[in-house]
Amino acid sequence: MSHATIRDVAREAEVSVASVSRVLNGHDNVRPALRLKVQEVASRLGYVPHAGARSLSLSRTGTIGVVLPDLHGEFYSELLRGMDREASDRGLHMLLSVMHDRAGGIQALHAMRGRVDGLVVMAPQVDPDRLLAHLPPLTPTVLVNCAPHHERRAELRIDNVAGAAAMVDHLIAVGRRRIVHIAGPEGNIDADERRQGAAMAAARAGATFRVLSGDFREASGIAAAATLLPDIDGVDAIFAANDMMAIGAMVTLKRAGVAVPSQVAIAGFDDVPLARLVTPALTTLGIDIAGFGARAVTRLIGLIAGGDDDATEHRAPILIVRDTTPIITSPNNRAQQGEI
Amino acid sequence: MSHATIRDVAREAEVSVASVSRVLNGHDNVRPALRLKVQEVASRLGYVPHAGARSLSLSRTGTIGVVLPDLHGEFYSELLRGMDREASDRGLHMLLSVMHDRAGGIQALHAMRGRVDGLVVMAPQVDPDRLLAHLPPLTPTVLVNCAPHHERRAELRIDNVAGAAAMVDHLIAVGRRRIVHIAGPEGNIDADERRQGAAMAAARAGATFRVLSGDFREASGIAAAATLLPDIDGVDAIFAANDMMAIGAMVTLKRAGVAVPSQVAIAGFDDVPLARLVTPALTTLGIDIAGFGARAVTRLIGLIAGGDDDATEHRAPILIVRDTTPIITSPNNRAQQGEI
DNA sequence: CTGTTAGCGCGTTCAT
DNA sequence: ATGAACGCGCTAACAG
Repeated sequence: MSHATIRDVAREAEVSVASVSRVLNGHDNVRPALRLKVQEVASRLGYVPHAGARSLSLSRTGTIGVVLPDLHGEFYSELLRGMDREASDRGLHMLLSVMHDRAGGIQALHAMRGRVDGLVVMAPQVDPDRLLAHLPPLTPTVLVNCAPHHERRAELRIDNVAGAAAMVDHLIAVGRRRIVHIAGPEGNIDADERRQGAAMAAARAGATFRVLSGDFREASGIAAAATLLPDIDGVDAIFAANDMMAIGAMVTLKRAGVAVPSQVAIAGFDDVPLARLVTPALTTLGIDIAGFGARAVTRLIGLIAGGDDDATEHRAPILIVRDTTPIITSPNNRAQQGEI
Repeated sequence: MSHATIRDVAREAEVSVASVSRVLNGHDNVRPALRLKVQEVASRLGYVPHAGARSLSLSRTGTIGVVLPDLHGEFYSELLRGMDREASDRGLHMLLSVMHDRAGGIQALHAMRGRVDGLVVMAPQVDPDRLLAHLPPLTPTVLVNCAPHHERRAELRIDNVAGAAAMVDHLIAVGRRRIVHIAGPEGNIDADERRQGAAMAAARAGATFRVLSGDFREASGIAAAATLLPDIDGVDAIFAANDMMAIGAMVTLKRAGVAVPSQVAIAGFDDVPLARLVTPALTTLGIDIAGFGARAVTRLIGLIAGGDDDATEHRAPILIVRDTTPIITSPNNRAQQGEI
């Protein structure tokens, strides 16, 4: 025996399918007796509407598609958690799709057709023009952390510039004046924006600002710190473009006998789980990842509802998550500040 | 202008919808010229079949439903990663649903009707009879880590009892005799089985065994360790029911100046990626989480295909993944062992 | 208030 | 090899 359909319910309750539909969708134009009868039969038969058929006739699926570049690590579980929270609060389901690097990843987008009411796409690794070309043309879509492009689209990004600037402002506020930035790989949008924000804040305050190159890996943080060691007295703060490089730098300095963070403060970016477990805990920048995911969904829901989304880029604020940097107030330092 | 349908393609190519359908589904009973024409028009119109309509007529959705109790932490991202790997290899999509604790969580199951071809349900926190009663009767389903029940069903479980016992045996083998277990939430089947396996092994060896309550979150590990601090000399090993609580305990003890793991060994359960990054690396129990998820999906696919699944419980073995616990051989400890 | 009926978009007989 | 017509299960517009 197959699943009960709306017809089975109608027959059993001796009414029309239309009435059953009305009852089940909570329309109020039904006689109470009929309503009761239908409800009784429906629950007795264990009737559950067929979502596929329903969506075909409503042309609404009650599902949003989420396209992610990967699922590795806590970032994605947090992101999904936030998205799910918002989606399920609004009675929406989530169809998850990972855009694997291998060829044809793009077609994951096509497969969403007829399955979802809207899309949240996070694809920092995909050529933006190619991505946009393959996006379902009529499906509301929110782009998350995608590379810059030329279309006007609803978009959500992390505010790297403001975050990095806030960190440098902070370092300066606690008395650091000779700042080294370990940058991420050239051409990476996040890395470039972070360097730019940091440089801007340093320039604004008239602090010494030097940039070393890195590649987001711990090893490059180690290498950069090694470069600094001979002249470490000329440095009182290192701000790396991500946590792993910061940790690499921290380990290297500590091993060389440099006092961290009193002599040289170290700050990172991302707030990876490891950041608070190293000693001293890493001062870093983080976003509320789950909140970020929830916000993407909220915006998508607005788009689906046809609200007046401004179809432009929103930037999620970044906050200083943890601060283990002591304030420098020694006469020596005051003198240095006076030099400026 | 709306999305192109099969009719648009048919009209434009001057053939019938049946022929378009045949071409697009790779049937071979079509004249090459017609095939070419249809393909040309389809791609020119950017035609993509409507998955909803397709599934209604095929009564196959090409989607599997994944119901999870939570998304917090790396365990779930790994599990999802494994499931996704297997599902996308088989051309299946994943509909993700979190069974929140709040009322109506059960109805997440109903909502899957007509959306999926099969279900992977992980629900360690739900009353099994209630769960089974609400499972879609005709939908192939693989139960993952659900509480014991009386139906014969395809099921996948982690062998918590044997794993926990193995860990306690190990701690005892390296000379620890006064063991504290930080348990997971009461009523959670995983938590209960782990506690039970640990208690059994401790009793068998005649070791001191004390249980503190926790809830699988890091904070509860911190709290439990704080409780122990005043009398930490009476403890030489802490075995937490999961890694996050173990890490919380580790951080707390280290911060209080307790030597970890020489004075107090700490062990966890799950082997989350973070476990090997803390210092010292966490001794823990693990399964190949992604592999576990993949296996659940593989089995579900077999069920959907109507293969001869044995509709019974499979248990994934658990291994001690990493061991940083030094062996205690001091006279002091020998004396203690001699006391028994 | 209630029933009848026409789609939603597609795959698939059954004819031809 | 091709086309016409039906049905998948449901909602909504239209009659009554």
